[in-house]
Amino acid sequence: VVTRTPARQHVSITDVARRAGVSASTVSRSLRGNPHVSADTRARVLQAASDLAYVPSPAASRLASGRTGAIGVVVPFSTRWFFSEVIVGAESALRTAGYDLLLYNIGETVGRELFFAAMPLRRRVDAVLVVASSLDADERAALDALGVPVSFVGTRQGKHPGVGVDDEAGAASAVRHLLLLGHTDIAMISGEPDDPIGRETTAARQAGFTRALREAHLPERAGRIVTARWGVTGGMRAIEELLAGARLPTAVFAESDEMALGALQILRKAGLDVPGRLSVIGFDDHEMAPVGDLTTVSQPVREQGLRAATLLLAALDGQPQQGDPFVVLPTRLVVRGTTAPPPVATG
Amino acid sequence: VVTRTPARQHVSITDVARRAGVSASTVSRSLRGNPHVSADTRARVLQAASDLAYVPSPAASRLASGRTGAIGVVVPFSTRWFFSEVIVGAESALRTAGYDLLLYNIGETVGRELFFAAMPLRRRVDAVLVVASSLDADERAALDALGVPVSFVGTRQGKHPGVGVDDEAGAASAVRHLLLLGHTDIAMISGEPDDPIGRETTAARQAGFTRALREAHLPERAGRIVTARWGVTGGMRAIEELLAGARLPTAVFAESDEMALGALQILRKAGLDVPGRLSVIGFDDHEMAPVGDLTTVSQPVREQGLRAATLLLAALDGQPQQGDPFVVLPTRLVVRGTTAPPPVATG
DNA sequence: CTGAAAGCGCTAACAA
DNA sequence: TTGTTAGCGCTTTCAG
Repeated sequence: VVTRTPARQHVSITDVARRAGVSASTVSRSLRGNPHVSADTRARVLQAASDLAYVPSPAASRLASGRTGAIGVVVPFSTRWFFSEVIVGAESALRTAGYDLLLYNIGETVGRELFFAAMPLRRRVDAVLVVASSLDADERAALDALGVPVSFVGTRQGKHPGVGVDDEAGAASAVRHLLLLGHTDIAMISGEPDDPIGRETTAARQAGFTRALREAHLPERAGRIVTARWGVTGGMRAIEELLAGARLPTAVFAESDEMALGALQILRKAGLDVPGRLSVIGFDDHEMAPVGDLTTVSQPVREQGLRAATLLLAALDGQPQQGDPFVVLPTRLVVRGTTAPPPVATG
Repeated sequence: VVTRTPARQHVSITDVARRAGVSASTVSRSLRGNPHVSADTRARVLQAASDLAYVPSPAASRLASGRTGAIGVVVPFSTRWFFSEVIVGAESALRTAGYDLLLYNIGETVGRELFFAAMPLRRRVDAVLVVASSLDADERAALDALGVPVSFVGTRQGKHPGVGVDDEAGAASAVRHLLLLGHTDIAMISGEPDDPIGRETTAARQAGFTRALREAHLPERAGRIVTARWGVTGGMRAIEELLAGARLPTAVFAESDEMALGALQILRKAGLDVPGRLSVIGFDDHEMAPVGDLTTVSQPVREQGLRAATLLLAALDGQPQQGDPFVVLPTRLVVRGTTAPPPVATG
């Protein structure tokens, strides 16, 4: 037997109206900043509302207005540093604008397929922010069917607004840093190309790697790419594969700092001096990068969340998007202690 | 000018009712599993609902029922590994039970005081989950005033249900590990006692440290405690302080893995062999602990979120809480590579 | 087991 | 500028 309090009477808009001596609609208008209210009527209403400690019922206003006042944020794994930073960035923008943040972890909790099949977002959000997920046609269709604005962080999705960095350019800048130090035998360790989460990112960073080497006129074989599952463990596997090979490169570019940190750990265990014997550079500027003293390419993660949320708010405001709606934020090389010239000076 | 679609007509419960040849109330009952519906009526209703791809309006059912179907999760910093793991654990339980998860980051976004003053949770959640925040009397009162069940992760709050680990025992087990290895000069690096986020945790882990030393009959001065701000940077500061001191301990117990990892980094830079010259042990089993090959005390973080959410669901179900509502989960020593006997064998 | 009726508390035309 | 009038789409007594 449920012991629910018998619907404790909240103060309602009519209570406020009565106390202020106006109608409910006037209260509604005053409270929401509708301009068609005289200054002193508004003042009286605000006073009455505050006297009664009135809090509007979101459910009622949602039902009446059709707006939910909530934004869905969809992430693959909210525990990953990158995603949690994006969420925080988005939250700050959304909260300021008065929106609630509904979190959907499709990687871990519900499962991606289930999520797109059930579409739990239906009827409960005014807009959706999708973080770092490459969507297939069906998934995109399911999102579009919601009929609300959608924006993306980290992946370019057709004409939808979005925010990201130039992963290819960032990767190239990492490689150029190594080239400038004199390295000519550089390997990349990277995520697997079929991982639905980082697919586009992986492809772009690999492309940057390859391009930078080509521009330096290095032979193709100078740039090996070893793939493994994304993350620390993947980084460990990948570097082990390199260590097992015949020729050890003098530098390694890791697609992510997590992979770089995993690699560093294995190299340390193997007694290989970094950066004396081998340089390592990562990508992201993860919060733990300083712990490994890792040289890396920094990207503004929180700001991507913030900007993507802002794009959504603009769309909800009815502002037509102009031109390319994809915002590209800059990356920045952060040199720490894991990169140095190769052991034997070359070229 | 807003280009909103003129309230695109969603299929409503009456559409379903018409198609199934029953009343709206029967549809409502059928869809929510109310037992007072005949099997084949229910079947017809479900069929009709599915035919029409009916999705109930949360706003309407919230307004009518008074239940919001959402749970507020309040964390200080959702980007911290610990908190994000708790969130994921909670989400999996909540989602399964059909609740939405409303995320509130009070550390970074709104600010703690603002949060408790404005209480944005009012009228929008059926229950609240508060993670790792020691609340003062006013804050607790503000929460209680919501009139909904509240549960806690990581801090014991009066008679409210909650989940945590025995931090004191966990800390003691870490110290005993060091003692068994033969260490007699052990320092602790820990967060500052006035940090509102980890206050209770810090106190409990310090107590465990002190107790274990006392039980080993070591002189008081054997156990120094150096405090610094929580986190990687704090760990760096704290170990630097120890390094600057006259006598270096042979082992360090860090209150958290973040602090331990920060310390490890400084020790490595200083050229001090770990664990040869100095052992280091942490607490938490952070996802990055393997990267530092860090010996630590593991706690089940995700499960704490899950259990706390489950307690909340039970309360919402009207189940009376019995006995001590605080669930204590076990910790476990995880020995990796940063602990070893002290350089010079002692007593 | 099922239906009718009465709101839940607010917003949004439309008048005044 | 303000009030009146209808709902928004569901749940929930209360009858039958």
